[in-house]
Amino acid sequence: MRVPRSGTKKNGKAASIYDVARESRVSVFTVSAVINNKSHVGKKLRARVEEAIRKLNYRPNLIARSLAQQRTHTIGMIVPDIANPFFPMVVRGAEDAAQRHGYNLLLCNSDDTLDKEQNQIELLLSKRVDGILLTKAAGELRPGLRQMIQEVNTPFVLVMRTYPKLTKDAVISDDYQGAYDAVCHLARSGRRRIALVSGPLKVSNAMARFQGFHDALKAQGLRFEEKLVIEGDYRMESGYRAGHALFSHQPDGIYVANYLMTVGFLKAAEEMGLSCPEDFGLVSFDDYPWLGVFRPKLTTVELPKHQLGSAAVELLIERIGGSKKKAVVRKLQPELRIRESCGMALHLSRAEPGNAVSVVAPHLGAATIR
Amino acid sequence: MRVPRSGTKKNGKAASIYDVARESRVSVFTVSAVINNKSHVGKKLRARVEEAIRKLNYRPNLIARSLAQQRTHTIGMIVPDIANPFFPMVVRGAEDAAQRHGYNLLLCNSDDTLDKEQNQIELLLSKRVDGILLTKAAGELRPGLRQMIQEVNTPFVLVMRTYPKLTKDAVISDDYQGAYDAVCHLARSGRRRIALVSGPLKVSNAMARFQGFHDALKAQGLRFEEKLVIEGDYRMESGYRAGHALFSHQPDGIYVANYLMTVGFLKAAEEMGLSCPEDFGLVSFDDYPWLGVFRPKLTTVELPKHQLGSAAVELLIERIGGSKKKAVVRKLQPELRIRESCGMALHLSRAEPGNAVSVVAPHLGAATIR
DNA sequence: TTGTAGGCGTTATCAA
DNA sequence: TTGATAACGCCTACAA
Repeated sequence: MRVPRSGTKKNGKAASIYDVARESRVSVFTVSAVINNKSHVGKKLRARVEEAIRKLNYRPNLIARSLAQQRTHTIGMIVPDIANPFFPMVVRGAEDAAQRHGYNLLLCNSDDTLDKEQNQIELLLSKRVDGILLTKAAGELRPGLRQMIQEVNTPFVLVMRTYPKLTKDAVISDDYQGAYDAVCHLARSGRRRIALVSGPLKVSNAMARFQGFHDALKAQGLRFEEKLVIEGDYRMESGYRAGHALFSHQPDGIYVANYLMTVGFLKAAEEMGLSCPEDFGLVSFDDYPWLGVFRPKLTTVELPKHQLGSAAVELLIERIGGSKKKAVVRKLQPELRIRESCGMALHLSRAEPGNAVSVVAPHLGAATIR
Repeated sequence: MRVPRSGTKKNGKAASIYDVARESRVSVFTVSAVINNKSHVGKKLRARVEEAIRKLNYRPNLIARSLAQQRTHTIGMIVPDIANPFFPMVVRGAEDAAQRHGYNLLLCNSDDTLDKEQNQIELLLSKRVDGILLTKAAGELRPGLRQMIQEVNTPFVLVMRTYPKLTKDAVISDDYQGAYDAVCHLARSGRRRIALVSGPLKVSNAMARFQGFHDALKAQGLRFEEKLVIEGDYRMESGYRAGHALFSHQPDGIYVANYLMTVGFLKAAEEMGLSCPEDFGLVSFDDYPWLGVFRPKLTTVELPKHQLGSAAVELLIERIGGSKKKAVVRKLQPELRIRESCGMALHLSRAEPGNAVSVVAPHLGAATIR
């Protein structure tokens, strides 16, 4: 039998359920019942217990509860790098949803590195998180790990990038469509030699964007030129290098597959004395609130970042709850935001002098002009 | 006595230390010793145990370990909003340091709200995090909570904002100095009527920036005008409103206390047909990699965000380890990054026509020109 | 060096 | 409705 702690109530440590039980002269069961307002506890006892809880300033130890219940109410989230401005809003969306459901977020940065990713997955599993949100790094998971993940039966939901070998549950953006829209818009703005600064093609969304780029060219009757495609890694530096590599081939339009690479790209363009939209048109991915106030005013394809995170958590929590419904990949729709870097205004003013200021863009469907 | 789980090794659940013990025909003690490579275990036994661990794919349950050791190797971190571009790099710094020391980060967003903050603190304490990193929301902590925090003896380290009532351990930036430098630079650039778009003055760093602003005016022989100071809340919207409110008083220089408000401010300026640096000089806080490629090229005061996070974790971990050294507030130095929005180049070219392009800024100490 | 048994703070089962 | 007691999975005196 369990012997309650010795005489005094407080010995420096936080009060436990036993202290409360003793203080209110009931059993731990009753206390537990009160805490989780379970099976109707008699009014008088309940009052006594609540009194004792207040008096002792008792807070349940969630670690002990987790051990007993085999649930931690904690979600692990692995992103490549929270300092990449794309992810904070996704994480925020996830945290908001998690909070709503009584969950917390354990955040990890993988730097898109398999090693870190694996270590973090193992650690999160050891910490017994109830589920994991993963933006998979390029490359394969060690088979042993994959098997172990199946065994422990911890649900995963992929974010932004698919990786069917692990799970088919994923929340992503419609990258094909986004890239397609971006490139079509560049073409409509009069660009003929359109280049691509791509993400790492081993990553699912980079490949989807590449295909959207490719198909849009065809649809617009433009030629696909291998040398106008440069594979970066979604980081600034690679966009910078891409810029320097690309301009020798004289593209007149560029679609850059994310914001960080766009920044690097623009840096390179500036060094070469080229500016936008005069010398080239540009459409970027990910939108940010500040892009509307700085020049060049970037035309972008915005992805619903916050929703990406929250939807992923919602799906994950369904799985944690044991939902057996078949795997889904939720594909959220992007939104073209036309500003000035694509050169649409310039294009129109050339065709129709005197019309430079008012950007009129018909047949654009859901496109937003800001 | 504890009875090992029934016959079979695997009954759907993850292997426990008992399973390993049985498989390798030793006691749990030996297994535990092997796992934590403790007291010299005999070679043969050790080999048997390791073999069993591999075979059963055993991973220690860190929840159970936490309960037994009363340590979770988890740090709670509460920031106002991870989607505010200032914080991701701070969190990254914290996560890097935490990772190095074998800790994980539980991330919460308070929205600078006392309610959320209190709930999150309580939850983190219940989850028995080993320590908490807090960017305190404006306002007072409920006394009961404060008392409870003392009782459970969980160390706190404040980040970016001090709040001595809770603890004097803090890692902050030298905001007074940063603001002082910013305003002096504005003055050196020929601005005479300098305005301030401030953060919430209840927040320690907003107050420090205000004082730096105030003292710099005096040092530069400029007049302090109440109406040229507007108190915002560090969010975009408030910067926008400040812009609209401010220009009727015709300031020729503005120091905006953070990036988000700067964005809002510039939006307002644009709506009023004013631009920078022609119509007003501007110095902002927080620098970002992309500010060098967009126009206006902002002159900013950069804070060492990554270091802010990592230093905070280092200090926190010292406290977790029981360090009794007296409380410290580590004040990290900011760095003025001169670009174009301050109008320095413009100023010099006016004084000395033909000199517009080469920005020469002597007597600037550690200032960086990019 | 190795094993035994009790404790960490909950929940959950089964009687009373 | 309540109470006693066994899990949960690990660590750690104390013994052997």
